[in-house]
Amino acid sequence: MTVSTRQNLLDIAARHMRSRGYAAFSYGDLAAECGIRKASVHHHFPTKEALGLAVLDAHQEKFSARLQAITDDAADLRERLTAYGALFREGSGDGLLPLCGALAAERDALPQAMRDKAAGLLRVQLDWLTDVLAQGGVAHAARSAMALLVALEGGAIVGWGLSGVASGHPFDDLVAELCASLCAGAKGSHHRISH
Amino acid sequence: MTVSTRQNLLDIAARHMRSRGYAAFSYGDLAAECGIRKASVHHHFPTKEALGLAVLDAHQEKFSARLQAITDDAADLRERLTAYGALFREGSGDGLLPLCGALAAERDALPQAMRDKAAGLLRVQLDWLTDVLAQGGVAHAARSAMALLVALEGGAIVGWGLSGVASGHPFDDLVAELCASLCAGAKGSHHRISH
DNA sequence: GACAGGCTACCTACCAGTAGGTAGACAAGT
DNA sequence: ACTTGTCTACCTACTGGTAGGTAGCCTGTC
Repeated sequence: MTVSTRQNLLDIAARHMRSRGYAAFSYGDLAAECGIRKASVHHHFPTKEALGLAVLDAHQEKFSARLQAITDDAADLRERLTAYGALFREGSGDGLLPLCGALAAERDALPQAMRDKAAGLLRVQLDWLTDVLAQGGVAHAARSAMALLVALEGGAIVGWGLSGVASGHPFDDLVAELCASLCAGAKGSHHRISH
Repeated sequence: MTVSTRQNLLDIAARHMRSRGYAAFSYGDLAAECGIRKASVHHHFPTKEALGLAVLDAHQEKFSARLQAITDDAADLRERLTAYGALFREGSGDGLLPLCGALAAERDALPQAMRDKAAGLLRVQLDWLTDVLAQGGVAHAARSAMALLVALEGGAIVGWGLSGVASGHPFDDLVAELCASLCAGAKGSHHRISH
């Protein structure tokens, strides 16, 4: 009905991966939450690795589309960075970690194919950010892109680790500040940042 | 002999938690690596939660001592921040994630007591950093401390996720830069940061 | 319109392996 | 004698995965 069982499973699995980690959920959990039997989950995703890869693929696809939309809709650097930040932390409101960050934390326990795909996802974001910054006239675009991504991922992790149900993200200011400073510096070779 | 079995188990468990995650290693793994039987691991740590808490306690103790040593030995702000950065990423050379960051990623799958202790550990670091920055004359010490911690945790995660066996940490520069900018700003109300 | 064939989505029942955990014996050190 | 550290041997619950089957829905063909 509403949505396909397959899509439902993908959503549930993604949620688990972003709050408990890949190793900490089972086909049994998925089946129970979805209201079907374990074997039926295997019907849709023969192995857990296949499921993990499918989650990453779906995420990749959705994320790329969103990035493209930002590039298309937002003409100005500040606007693009703001939209990116919003997109990035979109799930955090639901208490979810960014998928790549969550997976990175258990990298050595992941199947190789998943490691590679997750790394690829990070690279895509980094490349997109670098392009946006470079087009916006920011010097050292690659380095600044890394700074931004690191702040977002790190902020999500630290905020997530600190807060049981804590207030908003104590690092939102930081990211906003970093964006502002990047925009401010877009036309010169250096710029200010207030503290 | 050499070191106590208990300490050996703690070290092995910490290594697993920082590379695979808490959910992804078992008493069987520990026993095999330590050269004893599973039941003997239970003799030292009756439950997995007790083991996890002991790892966190040991980490806490060691870390606090190191922080105290930095406060004692390094008089100057820049020196202290440099020492902190070095301490923080000390294990990264061995391909390990910071303990708190790694645990944060699977927070919802952890026993409540471990969640709390991990959050406490983060808080300790944040408070220490805030003190150091405030004493160093940095304005908005709390916010800057958060920026630093976020950069370090995020950098570790992103670097870890990106690199199979990649080069050094692509974010080391960023952290050094952030430290430098904080030091530079220590006497004024604002400062420059180069890009 | 009936009917076969194939397909999707699900089921029950099972597998071998492993999870965390327990009970009780033994040997060595004090 | 008591404690400490380890052992063998076991438990129950659950893991990812498989075998084999069923009910319903298309599609084509007569």
